[in-house]
Amino acid sequence: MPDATDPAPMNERRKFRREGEERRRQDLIEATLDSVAEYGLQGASLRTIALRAGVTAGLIRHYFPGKEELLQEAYTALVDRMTEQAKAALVMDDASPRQRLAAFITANLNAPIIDARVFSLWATFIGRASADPALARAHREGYLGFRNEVEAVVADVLAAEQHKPDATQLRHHAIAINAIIDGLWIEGCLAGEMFSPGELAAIGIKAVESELGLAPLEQFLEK
Amino acid sequence: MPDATDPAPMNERRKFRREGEERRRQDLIEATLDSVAEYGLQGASLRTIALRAGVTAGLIRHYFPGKEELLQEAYTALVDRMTEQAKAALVMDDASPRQRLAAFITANLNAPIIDARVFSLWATFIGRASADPALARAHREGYLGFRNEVEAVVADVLAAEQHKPDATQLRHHAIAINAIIDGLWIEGCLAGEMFSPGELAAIGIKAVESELGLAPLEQFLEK
DNA sequence: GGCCTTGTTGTGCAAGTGTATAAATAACCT
DNA sequence: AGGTTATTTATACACTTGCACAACAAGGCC
Repeated sequence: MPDATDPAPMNERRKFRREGEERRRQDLIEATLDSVAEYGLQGASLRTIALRAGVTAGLIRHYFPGKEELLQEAYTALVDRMTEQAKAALVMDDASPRQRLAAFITANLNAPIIDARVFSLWATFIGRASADPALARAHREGYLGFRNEVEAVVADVLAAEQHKPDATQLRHHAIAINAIIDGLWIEGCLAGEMFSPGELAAIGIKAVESELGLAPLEQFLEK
Repeated sequence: MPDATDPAPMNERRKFRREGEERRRQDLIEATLDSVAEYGLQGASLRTIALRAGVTAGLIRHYFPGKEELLQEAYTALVDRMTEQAKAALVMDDASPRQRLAAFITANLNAPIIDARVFSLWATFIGRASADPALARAHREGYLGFRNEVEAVVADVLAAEQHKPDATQLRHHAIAINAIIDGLWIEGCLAGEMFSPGELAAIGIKAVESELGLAPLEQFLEK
């Protein structure tokens, strides 16, 4: 027979805590990215997202005008995080340009940037970019920032090597190097188990140095 | 008052023609790819697809067990078409290995392989590959076929140049070249208007030749 | 403590989803 | 031509979706 002080009343309203606006928005965005990575844009419903964030679906409308805006903010957050991590590898003040370039490549071709979840998100969102101007703009901004960073490092490296490329050559180098990093990134994310640790970075560094016409450094020569 | 031979009766059943099974399946797959490219996996409903194919939604179930199978067959068809087009550029019997490699790169970095719609489809589907084994397998097969082609051409080129790379070096060259092509392909699809015609192919050929340590051919030297 | 604001829940709803199935009809066979 | 088959349409159904809104309660303020 039921206890007089039933500890599990059936029709009790759910308890909750009021979190700050910043925290709730971040949690919801993170839950959105998780849901999209796991179920795709089709399976990421407001109820799924809310469940993952530990709230009920109605709350989302309190912080975002609609689902579309939530997805846009989530994608922007993803792009920001990716480019931020990538560029973080460039802040090595006491290193030679060439070392900085190598570190940049290495950082981009290892965890956490080589990551199946991030790739899945990137592909899912960018697949909609051609039909969604807002997504297209978010991508374009992140991409151009990335390529400008590449171009700046490449210019440093070539300057240190006494090369004097004109603007077109420099641009072409940046485009090619960007392609090498992107292409290897995709291969690593999609088939990470096919490569031994550090292998992708080694391939990338060699390919980039060939592109720039640099002789291999001693420390990377095979012994 | 209504005409006795009313030319527009309201509740008339829709006229239709019986097409062959092969034709109907192909039409439905094409309509699926169109819908996914335009509206994404979320917006590509059976009714949308059927409308585009010129049939009613119920018919889809007559040719496919369910929506999932239709999407899988559509993706397989897409991958097949992409790899087929790419490899078609390799059948030049009377050309030198190096010319064949250059033609391969050129073909992959121009229309119709550089195409926003194809890219959108590729990204949309591959974004689900990590969560859908069937999609992952379709991708893996197409990708490995592509990379094997690359590796074979690279081996031909290096043999003609009297180089003797070991298996690891050959594999690394193939991975790097594959990355260059993929990366430039993405850049071209996403921002085609940023490149002049033939520019991507020129960048790609130069990058690949640098990767392989080949001296530029006269015909490609700047005048 | 009691009140007030507003973050949060819960319910409701119209629209759309994939699937199942009955009814109709185009095309083939003899 | 008439009968048969199976392609195609049309309708029904249970379910999910995004969104709207009313009720509630957590936490700050006096």
